[in-house]
Amino acid sequence: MLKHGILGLLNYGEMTGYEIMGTFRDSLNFFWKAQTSQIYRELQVLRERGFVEDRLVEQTGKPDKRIFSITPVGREELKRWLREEETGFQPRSEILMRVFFRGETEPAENRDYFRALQKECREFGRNLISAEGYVREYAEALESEYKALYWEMTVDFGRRYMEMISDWCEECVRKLEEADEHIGD
Amino acid sequence: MLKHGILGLLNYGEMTGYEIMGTFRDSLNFFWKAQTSQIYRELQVLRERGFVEDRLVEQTGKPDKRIFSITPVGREELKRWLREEETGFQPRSEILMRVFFRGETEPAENRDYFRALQKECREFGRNLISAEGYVREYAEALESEYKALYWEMTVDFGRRYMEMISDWCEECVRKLEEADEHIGD
DNA sequence: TGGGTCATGTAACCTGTTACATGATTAG
DNA sequence: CTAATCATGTAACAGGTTACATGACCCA
Repeated sequence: MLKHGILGLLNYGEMTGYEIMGTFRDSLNFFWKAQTSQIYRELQVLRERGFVEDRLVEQTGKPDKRIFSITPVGREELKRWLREEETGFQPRSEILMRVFFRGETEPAENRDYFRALQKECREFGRNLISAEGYVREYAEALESEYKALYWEMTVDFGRRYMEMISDWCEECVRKLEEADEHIGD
Repeated sequence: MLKHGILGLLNYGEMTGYEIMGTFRDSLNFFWKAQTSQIYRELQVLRERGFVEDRLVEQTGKPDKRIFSITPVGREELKRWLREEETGFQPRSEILMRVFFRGETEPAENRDYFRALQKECREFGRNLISAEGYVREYAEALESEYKALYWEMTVDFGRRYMEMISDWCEECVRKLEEADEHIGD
């Protein structure tokens, strides 16, 4: 998957591994984290497969750099991937794995767990809302408003997702309190 | 992570690898898929670490089986994991990765993409609603209503999540149509 | 006679994580 | 003086996926 993320970014313009890392951090980070070590490794694989090309640029005062660009074959691969059947709409969830087995710990402790989670999600959601403004600005500065639209969609997803979890946490706390009242039924 | 899922199941009672696989399929499957190959491998690791024990049961007419049970150390580990700081509330998302780069394909195609995704999520959501009834039945048959509560919560999460994506898809289609009207602005 | 259930696993592979290593320049 | 930025990677490990292998019994 990271391979296609890298191809997607290189499709916007040529970049070094370091710049790819930075762009990942600034825009895709909330739904996909990329380590430099993995980026450099995947770039090698992409080059072997002919999806990207690179050239070395010597610099003074800074380390030399290797600038990568997407090839026509790489662009084909990117499109193929975009048209692949969607399978990832049921993501693996660590939260749910933990909640499922929460019968093992005390209701009071679990109530705290949900409250803490809710707090984190709300905070994160607020950060995303400010990110939405940032995306819009960025899009205007850039010429490509059409492409920024999709970035906006991902941020909107994040916002809705955090809101959903927050509501769900509330319902979970409610369920726990209800169960508490019926002890011994 | 799968290790703790297995520990969680064995905490309900002793099981073979095959039964663990079945239980996974019937209850955790929508947020975590487990291959048999991985289950058997993780069981070996858990045994090496002293978190589970096994005994061999010979059978006639069927293959012999190896029944696993959780040890006190394993139970401790399960609790430790449940109390770990929650980090997984921003899951990696394949959907968002694809949407982010969708500027590369045509708006009309992308509109179809969102509609198809919405349809899938709605269908899946309906299946989860019927699953909710199934969980409640199962819980009554089982003595442990308290533990079933957490199962119910995970199903409720799934239902809300599917609804959220469905709403989001609608908003995305709306955004695309709006952008279509402003071509050339 | 063909597919499903019970029941076990191995091997190779792919992807992501953690830890480490280097080294100059520049801004506070 | 110290921390951040630029810029590159390697090595080992952890976790998940795909493909393969075996074999009997039971039901339609």
